[in-house]
Amino acid sequence: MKRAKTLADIARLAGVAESTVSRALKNSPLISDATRARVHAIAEAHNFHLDSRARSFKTGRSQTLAVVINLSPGSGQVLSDPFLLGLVGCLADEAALQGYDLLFSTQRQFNAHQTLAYVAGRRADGLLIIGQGNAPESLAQLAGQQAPFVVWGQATPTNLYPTVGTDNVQGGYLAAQHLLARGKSALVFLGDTRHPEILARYQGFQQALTEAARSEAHADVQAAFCMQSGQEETARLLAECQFDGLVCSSDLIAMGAINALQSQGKHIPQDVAVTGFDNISLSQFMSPALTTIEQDIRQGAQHMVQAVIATIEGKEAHNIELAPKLVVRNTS
Amino acid sequence: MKRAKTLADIARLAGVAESTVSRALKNSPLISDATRARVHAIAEAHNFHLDSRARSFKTGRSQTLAVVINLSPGSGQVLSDPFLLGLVGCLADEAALQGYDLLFSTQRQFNAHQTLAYVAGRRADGLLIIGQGNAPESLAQLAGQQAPFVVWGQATPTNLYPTVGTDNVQGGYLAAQHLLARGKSALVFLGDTRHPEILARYQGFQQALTEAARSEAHADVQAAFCMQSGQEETARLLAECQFDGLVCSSDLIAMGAINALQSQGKHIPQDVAVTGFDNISLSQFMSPALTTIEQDIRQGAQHMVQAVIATIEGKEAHNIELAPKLVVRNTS
DNA sequence: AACCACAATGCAAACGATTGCATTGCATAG
DNA sequence: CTATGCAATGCAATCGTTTGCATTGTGGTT
Repeated sequence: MKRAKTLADIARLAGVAESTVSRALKNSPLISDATRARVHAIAEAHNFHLDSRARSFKTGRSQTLAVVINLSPGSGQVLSDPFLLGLVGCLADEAALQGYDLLFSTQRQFNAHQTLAYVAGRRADGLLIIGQGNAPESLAQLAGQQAPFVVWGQATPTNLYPTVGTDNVQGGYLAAQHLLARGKSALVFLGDTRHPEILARYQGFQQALTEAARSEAHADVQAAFCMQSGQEETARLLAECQFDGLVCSSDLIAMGAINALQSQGKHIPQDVAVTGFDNISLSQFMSPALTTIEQDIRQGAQHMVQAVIATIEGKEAHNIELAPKLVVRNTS
Repeated sequence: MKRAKTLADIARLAGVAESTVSRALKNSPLISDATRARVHAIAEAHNFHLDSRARSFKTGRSQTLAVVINLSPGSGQVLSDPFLLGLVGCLADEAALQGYDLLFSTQRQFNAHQTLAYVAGRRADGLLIIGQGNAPESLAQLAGQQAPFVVWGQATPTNLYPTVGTDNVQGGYLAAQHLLARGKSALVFLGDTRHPEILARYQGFQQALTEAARSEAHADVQAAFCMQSGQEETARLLAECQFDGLVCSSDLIAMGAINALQSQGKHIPQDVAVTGFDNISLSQFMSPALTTIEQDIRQGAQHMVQAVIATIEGKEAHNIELAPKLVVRNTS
């Protein structure tokens, strides 16, 4: 295995100094067109690539962002959650667009120290944190350091860090309002309100019911993020009470709920109407196709990446709330 | 913003040389226990982290693997495919276990030059390539370089690179055999056989039918990787021919097919039995729960990571075929 | 008492690219 | 013909860590 080429090799081949090669390769205006072209040709011919480690070592920037998933342990939400993965995909796209690579961290449990090490060890210039987990102090701890980071989640006045997320209150409101407009009156919200984002959705839900003077007809149910729990909780609900509308806190929960409803012989949406939240790609292909509240993850990812880059560059980043969108399909 | 600490700072604080700090931090046996403990304490107290760029610059290793997704353009397979994303998740886990970080590349279209740049630019020590795409020459081109890489896909005698994948022939065989054993006789294979993995599954399917002397009762259908195409192709099939068993080349296709069957009033599995392939997490929660051929992605990811590390270390890596497993649920 | 082995630590040269500051060459102005 | 300015290029220090080799100190052996 022949040793990889260096700037010095190219410089020798081109008969110029290393600095000239360096400048030529980055198209510095200091270098004449003729030299620049010659250097480029030689580099190309020898399949030369700058050593990104040496470069980032010298420049102080790694041009890399680390993604870390901060799930609530016990929430049932797992890395294979289609919504999360979709978001990661969009983050990767946007990071690439901005000239950054994406480092993918997998921590079974969010660990502020380990996360900080990415930045402190200069492996990444900034952090994209997905989710607020259930240990607020670890994010607060991170905010105390000089690590640039942005969180996907629910904005609150007390957050010490910038967040990007959907206006969940509005999303919950839209879902409930939609079912009420469809003539449903006994609505149940299905979701785990210990989670800040879900809590906000529930608040929107409540608000819609209150405005319609139907405050009596709702109940919230502790269900986590996975399909299975949606299924189980719905089965339990069916045994316990009457309802004709189900506002689910995520599409996966809605899918579980629909399974449970169908296996009890309920017709959707005639007997019970259902809404989801997220608009994951599957939801349009299920049968019946799921009515849901779309979160614009592409736009969210763009804001996250741009916000963290701004923070890296020492600018101030502010919270962003994306507008949710009602997507009406066949479950309502 | 105070300047980050360096080895030299810690050395000064501890009253020793930089080299001693370096060795103490990596627990070299050259350093006495007393010194080692003192250095560790001071580093801890000052929240010191080695600069990973300088380190990797000096050692020549970046301790990073790049994942690149090599989809066939036009296959309908997208990055949000739950199977692919699940595999990426497992790769991340295993890489972390082996002390490697994972760089997440997003190329709309696989690009050998750009992919090679990860290794040539020393950003990553090796490549984990998911899928063989439909341009075999680009992988062959990569094999010509000195880049260590492993591919998830179908092993073939002509491959110039190590692959890890499921024994797809066996998988297709298991699915067909299972439906035959259930008393189904008119089987259709639903999948795009231009794709090497799918072709192998189809060959297994054919083999099972031949053994059962039912060679006349099958047809293969061009369908790509997404749910929608499974749905459309099945609708077309229903109009064109009679069948009572459907062997689908992936779980997503099976989900689409089931939607189409149900919307035509077919009962599953009485009228038509269906099998999937992959065993994505959703398949156990759909209704009816999907009978499928499981690909052991966790084990596959372990093999991929270990194989690429072996290649990086100059050892020889060989192809690996994982045993598929029939998971019987309610669609058969 | 001289010697040796060995453990613990220090010294200094790399690794490869970047960049501020010289330096060169050449055209144009005085 | 010399001075001046500018464009193009070269020189060399620098980033923070690792590591082979040199050095010091200590105790044991003859």
